[in-house]
Amino acid sequence: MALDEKIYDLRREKLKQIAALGQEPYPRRYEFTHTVPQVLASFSGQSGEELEKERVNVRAAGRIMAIRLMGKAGFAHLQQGGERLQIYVKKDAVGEKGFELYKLLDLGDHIGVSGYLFRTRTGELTIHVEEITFLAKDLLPLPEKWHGLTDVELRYRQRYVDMVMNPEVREVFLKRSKLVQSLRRTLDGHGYIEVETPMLQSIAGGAAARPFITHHNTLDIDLYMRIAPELYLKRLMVGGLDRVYEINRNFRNEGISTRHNPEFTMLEFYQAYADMSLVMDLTQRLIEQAATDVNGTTKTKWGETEIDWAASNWKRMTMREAIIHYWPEKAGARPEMADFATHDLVAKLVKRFNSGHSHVAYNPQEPAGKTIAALFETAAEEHLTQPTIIYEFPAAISPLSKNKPEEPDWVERFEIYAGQMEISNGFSELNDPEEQRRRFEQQLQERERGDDEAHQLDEDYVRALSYGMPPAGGVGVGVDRLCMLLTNSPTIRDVILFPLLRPEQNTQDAPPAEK
RNA sequence: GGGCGCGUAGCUCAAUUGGCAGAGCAACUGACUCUUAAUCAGUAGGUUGAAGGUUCGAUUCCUUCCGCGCUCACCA
Repeated sequence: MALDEKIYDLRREKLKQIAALGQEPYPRRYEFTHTVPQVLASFSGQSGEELEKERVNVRAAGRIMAIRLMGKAGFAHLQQGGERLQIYVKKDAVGEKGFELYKLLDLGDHIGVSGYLFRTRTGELTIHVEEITFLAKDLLPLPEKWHGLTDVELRYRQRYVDMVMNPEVREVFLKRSKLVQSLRRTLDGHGYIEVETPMLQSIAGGAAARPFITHHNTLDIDLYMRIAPELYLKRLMVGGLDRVYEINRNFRNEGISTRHNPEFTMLEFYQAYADMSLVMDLTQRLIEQAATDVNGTTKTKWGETEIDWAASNWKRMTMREAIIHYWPEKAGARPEMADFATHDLVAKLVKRFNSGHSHVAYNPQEPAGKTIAALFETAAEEHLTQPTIIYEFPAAISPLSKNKPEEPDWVERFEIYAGQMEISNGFSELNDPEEQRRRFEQQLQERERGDDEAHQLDEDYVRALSYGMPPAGGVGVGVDRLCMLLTNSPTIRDVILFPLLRPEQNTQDAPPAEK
């Protein structure tokens, strides 16, 4: 029998003994006067004398994270809300039965206590317990109290244990909640309404990615988990909801990395009668406000460096300017704007770029715009630590954006980069149904060339545009990545409560079945 | 998918050139009415990720597999 099974059985036995003392083994509720953080916040300023003079009675509950027994008295620490409060249990004060109960408690158990506050000889604020109420048993042993849980795999697989042992994990997810609140508040303040659109879609549109496929039994049809809500939100533009947003999950059937989880949270918002530059400004304010709401300042740590989200620190440049600006010295003289003009010139540019150390995969079959985008990512992305807006994207990789009037191969699209990551993407929405159909058809050609991430043709979307969509600007913001940046988390798994892992093979860690 | 690395008690980690698999915490028994990584005395806990190979002998060397991490590719 494995050790933890022995402990499990032993603790079940203790639970029976606890019940024999007249305690409910799984009671329903506990009335408390203070949470642990409230006790600490309210009475940390009071001296021992003050507490003695005017007795403060409290009832509080928490999980036992440390316990010390000394004959006929003992101390323990209760953890709740990420904070710990000491309790002092004396046989004289809790009585024979109360002390029997105390001796049956284990690390990890939940209890409620009532008593009065005092300060110990060393000055620690402590509850002098008069009554213990048993609340729930921890049947499996918690990790070691000093080193805690560090095994990365276990931390993700058993996030509940991770959160008990590592208070900073709790902090990250509290900040994540504040981040999402902030995004909602800003958009609500601008007159946006929040909507929910389908996650099960018969055509996975709105982005270039491989989808998850699922099946509906009654209709007997295959469906896709959505890769983006974009096309549905724009249908709402047609329908007359002039400002909409959605914060929810997207699913992309692609690699897992420190920046990619197969399901991730995206904010998308659309505003009628707006163009790229308007939503660009709004997005910048949205993010600056989120940084302030989450951390109380526009400055956040990012590894060894610091990111400043204040408006004055944002940079803006076009994609072509960024390639020129970050052109590596080893690749010779910087290109000029004219060098991006034709397929042949771009091919030459790649050749020069690859003559330096870097390497951009180049396929002469693909449109020049695609190559330019690859060039940008290789040359510039790693330099973009401070918030930077890159705008004017090639039309070839932007089937849903509106063209620049004077340069039809380029579109009014931008992306926001920070911490070497793309965190946002927006554009002037293409609302000409015939142009949209042509773009979809180009994507179909890409698909036939073997690009299985090329956009699918969505006939109903073209039909919706044919009813007339007002001019509009739209933006997507990667909430997980923004959360990484605002909490200094190097991997996306640290900001997703239950990141996708391969399912567990053995069941050794599972609790034994009921006997 | 490629490359590199890791996997030893519930947890955190040791183990000399290939030579008896160990410690701390957690657990159990006992002592202790102001401790706080409580202390003291004792006890128990292992198919060293799995399978195979080399060897008198494998945690250690080799092969394959499984899992995880880092990284590259992929990811508009």
